[in-house]
Amino acid sequence: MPELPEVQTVVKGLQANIIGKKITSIIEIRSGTVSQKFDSKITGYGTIEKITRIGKYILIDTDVGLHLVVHLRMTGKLIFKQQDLHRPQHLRALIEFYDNSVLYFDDTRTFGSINIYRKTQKIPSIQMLGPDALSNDFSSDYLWQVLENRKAPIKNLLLDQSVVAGLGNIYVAEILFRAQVLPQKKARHLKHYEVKRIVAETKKILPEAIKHNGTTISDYKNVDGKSGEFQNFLRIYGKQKCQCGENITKIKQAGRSTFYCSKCQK
DNA sequence: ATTGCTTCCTGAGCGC
DNA sequence: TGCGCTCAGGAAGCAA
Repeated sequence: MPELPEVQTVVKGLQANIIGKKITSIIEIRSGTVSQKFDSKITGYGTIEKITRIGKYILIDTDVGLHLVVHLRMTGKLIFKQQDLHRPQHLRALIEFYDNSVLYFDDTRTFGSINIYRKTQKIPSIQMLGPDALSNDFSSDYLWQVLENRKAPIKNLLLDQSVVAGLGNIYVAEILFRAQVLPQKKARHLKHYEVKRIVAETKKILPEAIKHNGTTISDYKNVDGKSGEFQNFLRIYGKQKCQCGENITKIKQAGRSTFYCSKCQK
């Protein structure tokens, strides 16, 4: 389940491997995976210039004014290979380069996508996003004013990409645990110091996870096909016992599993 | 405006 | 061995 740290790790890997490569073709293996979001006729995709991340979106810019916008959703993987040999089982699309190297888009559950836009176009899904969790715009002042009068549980709002971009189920669980806030607590009932802690813990945990190449629970892999290591540092998600000795409670919230410690989180 | 439910999909894990 | 069930979850779409 790629969230901000996993996407950032993929971006790093892409930067190391495909900058400067000329795209010869983009092949869709499973229909619906790739879509061209502009009218004009394609005359080549150009050469990759820049790769960035906004929230959980990967933006691959080319020198002919295109943006390839990739979202991995739950099981999407971008795997770079020097040659197009040994295609993965759930290959949904591939990008071929002039030097015969390839970028595979492998996605078991098929929710991921590659959308291609002109750089001048507005990208609706990205325009909707709130500040990136690692940007200075995601501050405790910002979050405090967003949460004001909101009745939804704090967890749901942290998962809402229009509130803050980049967080998913795993990191929200870890952030709320470290901030000592119960996930089901209504947003408007949070104290100012709790909001401050949430933001502070977010700014701590995400870079830690990036340092460890993200979290691999089941599917996530970086561009080399390697797993992350941050799963070894999780304290609450998927755990049964808290470090304080208390049993961890597991509930369903908004259709997602939520883990918390009723002793450590208030 | 906000909220919360359903949908998309496949593979793993489980009980029988 | 194999069947059927449940679960995992990001975000869009929709209903209240």
